Amino acid sequence: MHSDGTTEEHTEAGSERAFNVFDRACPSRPTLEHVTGKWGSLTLSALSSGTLRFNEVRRRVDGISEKILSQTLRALERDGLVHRSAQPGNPPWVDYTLTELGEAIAARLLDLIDLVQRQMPEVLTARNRYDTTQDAQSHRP
Amino acid sequence: MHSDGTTEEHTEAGSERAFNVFDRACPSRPTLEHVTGKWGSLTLSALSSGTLRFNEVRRRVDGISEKILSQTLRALERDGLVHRSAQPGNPPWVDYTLTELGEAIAARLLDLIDLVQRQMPEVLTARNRYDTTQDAQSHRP
DNA sequence: CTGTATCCTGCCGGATACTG
DNA sequence: CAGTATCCGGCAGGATACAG
Repeated sequence: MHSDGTTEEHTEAGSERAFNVFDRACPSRPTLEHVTGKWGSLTLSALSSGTLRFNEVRRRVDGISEKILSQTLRALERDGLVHRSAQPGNPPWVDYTLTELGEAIAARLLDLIDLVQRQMPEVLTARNRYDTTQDAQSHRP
Repeated sequence: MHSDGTTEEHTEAGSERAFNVFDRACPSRPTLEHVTGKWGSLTLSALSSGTLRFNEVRRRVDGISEKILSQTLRALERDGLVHRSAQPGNPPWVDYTLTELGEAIAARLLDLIDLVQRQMPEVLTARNRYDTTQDAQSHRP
């Protein structure tokens, strides 16, 4: 048991091995979190319909605050999923568009979201079943 | 200005309309968050390879704590995505398996994760470009 | 309109210890 | 092995005000 394979450290030196998100040190983890995060997923999905301005996104993603939307868009732009183009002037006008990579990811996201939405009745049923079952077992004091 | 169309409230009365996750009050939001969340997505993906025991999941999803794994599994079980079967005895033996719905969702998730991992080089390049650009513009005081 | 800055709170989630 | 219980620090993120 001198080697359990959990600590491979040759992460530099031209290693083109596949990124493994299951490794806690993998750089793909942050990106996956931006993509799948509470707001990132909805923001990307909203933009999949085409170019939108800041407040248009804000209106589509119900409940997001200015601050969080700003953060989210910046993270996505930094990861190369969203393109931001600002033409200076008055009033300010800033467009957000998905990059090609962003579109590919958003497509998967939409697929996932669509599935979840369609199966919500089943989910709600499962929840009720779970709750009643658990309530029956744990008689609360 | 008496009506801007943002508040439609006919959400009861036999409405079988699609759940809309963009609405902040939609019950699909929590479920989507369980699915796409930091740990939920990895847990579902880990289970897509087949039945696993608690600590087997734990080992696969590098970095997750017992507490969080427990929470995550319970949330997914409640939503009907994971099935938990415990045969009593000593030592305890508990199996976690994806339900059919869980498998469908995990498949989408794996697809998404695979894409993200494959495009990580592009993401890292974009990040470098973004960082250098921003650093050049914001001379910090 | 498009954001940044600031304050503040809740809860996420890590560490640890313990039970069956 | 499979969890639950408890403590607690950090930060996500909401509200608000303000700047360009």
